Amino acid sequence: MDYLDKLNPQQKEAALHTEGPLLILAGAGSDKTSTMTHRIAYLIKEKGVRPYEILAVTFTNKAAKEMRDRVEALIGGNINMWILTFHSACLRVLRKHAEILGYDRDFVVYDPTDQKAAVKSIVKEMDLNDKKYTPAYFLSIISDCKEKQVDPEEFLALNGGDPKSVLIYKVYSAYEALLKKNNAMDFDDLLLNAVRVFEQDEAALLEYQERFRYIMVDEYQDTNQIQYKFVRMLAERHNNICVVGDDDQCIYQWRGADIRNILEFEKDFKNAKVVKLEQNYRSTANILAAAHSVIENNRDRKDKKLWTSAEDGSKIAYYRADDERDEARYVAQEIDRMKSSDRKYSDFAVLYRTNAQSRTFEEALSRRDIPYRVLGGLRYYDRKEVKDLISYMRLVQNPADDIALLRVINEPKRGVGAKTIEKLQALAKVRGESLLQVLADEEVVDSLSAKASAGIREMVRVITEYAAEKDNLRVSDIYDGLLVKTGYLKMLEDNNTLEAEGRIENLMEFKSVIYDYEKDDMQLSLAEFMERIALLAEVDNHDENENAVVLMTMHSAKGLEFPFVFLPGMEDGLFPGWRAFDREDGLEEERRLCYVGMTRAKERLWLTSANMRTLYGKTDLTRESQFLREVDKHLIDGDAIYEKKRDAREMMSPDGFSGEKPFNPFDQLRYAKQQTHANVNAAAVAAQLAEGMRVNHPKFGNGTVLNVNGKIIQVQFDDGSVKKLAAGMAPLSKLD
DNA sequence: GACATATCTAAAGCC
DNA sequence: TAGATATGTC
Repeated sequence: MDYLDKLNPQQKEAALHTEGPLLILAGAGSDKTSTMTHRIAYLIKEKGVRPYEILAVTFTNKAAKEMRDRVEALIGGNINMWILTFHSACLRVLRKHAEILGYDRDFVVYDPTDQKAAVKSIVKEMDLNDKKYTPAYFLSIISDCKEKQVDPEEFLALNGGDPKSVLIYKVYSAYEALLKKNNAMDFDDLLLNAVRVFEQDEAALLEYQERFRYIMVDEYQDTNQIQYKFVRMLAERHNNICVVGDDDQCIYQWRGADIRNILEFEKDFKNAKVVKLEQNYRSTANILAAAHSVIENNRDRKDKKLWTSAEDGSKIAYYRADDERDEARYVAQEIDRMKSSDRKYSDFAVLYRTNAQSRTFEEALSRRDIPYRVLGGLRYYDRKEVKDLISYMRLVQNPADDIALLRVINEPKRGVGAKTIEKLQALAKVRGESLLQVLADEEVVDSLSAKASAGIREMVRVITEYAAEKDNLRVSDIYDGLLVKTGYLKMLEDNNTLEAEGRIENLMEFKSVIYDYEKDDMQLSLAEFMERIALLAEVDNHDENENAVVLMTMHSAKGLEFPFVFLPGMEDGLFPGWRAFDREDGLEEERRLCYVGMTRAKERLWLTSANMRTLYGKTDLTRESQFLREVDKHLIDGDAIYEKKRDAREMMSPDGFSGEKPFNPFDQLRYAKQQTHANVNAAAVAAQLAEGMRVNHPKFGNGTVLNVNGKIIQVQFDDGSVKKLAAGMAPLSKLD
C-alpha cells in the first residue's frame, strides 16, 4: 500500500473511504486527480474489485484520458474499465439498448451544426420568417427542456397555451420527429435517452446497477439535472457513489449545470461522508490569497479555505493600459521579459473573458515573434471542408441522414438549388422516404435539369456503392474514394485559390487523423470512427508539448495550470460582463470564473485592464473591474502605474459614466445595472420615456413617442413612419 | 442558380 | 468592427 503514502491525510482518507456515498470537496490545485486515481487503484488492488465493476465519469475526453493513463500507471497495464465522459458512457448504453426506444442500432450523433440545420429546415417548412425566432433561439429552449427531461407535450402544459409556447411546442416536436426519422440523436439526447432506457427497461437498468458497484463522478459541480439522474439511478443499488467537485469552480450554470447538485449532495445521499481537500499544491501563497480575497465575496459557498506550504512568491502584477492595444503590447513585452532559457513559451497563458479579445493579443505577439496558439473559436472538425467530407461519410453509414445529404447535395456544385431541394423534400415527405431514397428513383432524377440529374445520379451511385462495401473497406479507403469520386477534391483543385489550397491541406490533415485511428485499431469500422470524432472537443486538442503561448478563454482553462498567467480585460462590463446581471446569481458565477482564472497560475499572475476599449466598433472609457477592487490591495504590485492612471479615471463619474445620468435607454439600463447590481427590468427603462417626448434614433431620425407599453416603445418618426422599439435595445436618445 | 450587396448583431462552450 | 445571414440582381 506504499503507493498511498504520497497522499496527504485528507486525500488518503478519501481514497480509503470506499463504501457508501462520499463527497470530496476538492479546492483548486488540491490534486484531486491523484486522489481519485489512487482510490480506484486501492479498490482494485486491495479490495479485490474488478475494474469492470467501476464506473468513472468525467466531462471531457481529456480528463477521462488523463485519469485512465494515471490509473494504468498505478495498476500496471491496460485495464478494462469504464472511464468515460458522460456522453460516451450514455452512448455505450444506447448502442446496446436504443432499440427499445425505437431507434436503430447504428443511429448517428448530431452536433450543434446539424441541430441548427435541422431546426432551420423545420422553421422553413413551417413558413416562419419572423426574425425574432432564430434556430438558435429554439435550440436553446429545446436543450433546456431536454436537460430537465421535459418533452414537447409537457413543455406546452407547463407554459400554457399562449401563441409563443404553441410555436415552440410545434418546432420542438417537429425537431424530435425529424431526429427520429433520420435515426439521429443530438448531444442532449444521449443523456436523455440513456435515462429513458433505464426508466423503460428494468432489466437494462438492473444490468448496469449490478455491474457498477463503485461509481465516481468528476467535476460534480457542473452536472445538470439529467446527468444527476443518470448517476443517481445507477448508484441506487450499491450506493457506493463518490463525487468530486468544487462549488467555487461552478462556471457552467448558463449551460444547465445545477450547483445545487453539489451543495445538496449530503441531503440527496443519506449518510454521506464529506472530505475536504484544502491543501493547494499549485500556486504561491500570494496568488492563493488574492484568489481567496475575491471568491470570499460570494455567499452560498461550502465552507473551505485553501492553504499552501509554498512561499509567498511575487505579488500580483497590475497594469492599467491606455487601450486594448497597449494592454496586448504590455503582455507581449512581459512575456519577452520573463522568457529565459529555462522557460518555455508554453509556460505562459493569456486567459480572457471573451474570444473576441484574442485578436489584439495575436497581433502583439506576432509583432514580437512570440509563438502562440489560440484555442477555441472554430473546432477543427467544424471547418467546412471537413464537415462536408464527414457528411458524405455519414451518408455512407446512415443513408437516412437527410441533414447530411442536404449539406452536400450541391457541394461540389451539381446544379441543385433551393427550389429543387424544396421539391425533393416535399416528395420525400409525401412518400415517407429519405431524400436519398427519393434520389435513387430514376424517374425523379430524370425530371430534373440535365446538369442536376447527371450530378445527382453519380452522387447517389457513389454513396450507395460505398454503403454496400463499407464493412469490407478501411475507413481511409472510404475517405479517399469519397474525396475523389464525389468530385469534391477536383472542385477544390480547379478553384486554384490560396483558400482552396488551405482546404485541401486540411483534408489531407484529416486523412492523417484517420490513419492515426487506424494505427491504434486495425479493425476500425466506419461506424466506430464516426462515433469517436463526433464526441471530440476543442480542448482535447490542447497539446502541452507545443512550445507556444496559449491563448484561450478562462472557461476553457478550467482544469489546466500554467506557471505564468495573464488575465486581461479586468473591466466592469467586460469582466464581469453586462449580461451577468441578467441572471439572479450571474455575478457570483462571474466571480467564480475570476477565481478559476486566478488559480490557474502557479508562479506569477498579471491582471490588466484598459482605460479605453473598442468593442463592437464603439470606443468607450472603462471602469476597473469590481473583482480587481476586491483583490487585497497589499497583494498587488503595480501601485505606481495604478496611481499614474488614476487621474484619468477620476475625470469620470465614479460609476464609469461621464457626466449626468445617461438619457440613452441602453446606457440607462447599464447604469441601473451598475447601481443596483441586480436584475433590472427593461420596463423600468421604458418608464423613463413618456408619451409626447421628442426622441432621436440614429437611423430613423427624430420622432415623437406615441406610447410606452411595458418594454415596447412606440414612436412616430417625422417621416410619418411608426415603429415599435424595444427598451434597452433601441439606441433612442431624448431630445431637449 | 450563382454571385454581389445590404443588414444585423454581438458571452462563455463541455459532449 | 467584423462575421454571418438575408436580400437583390443578373
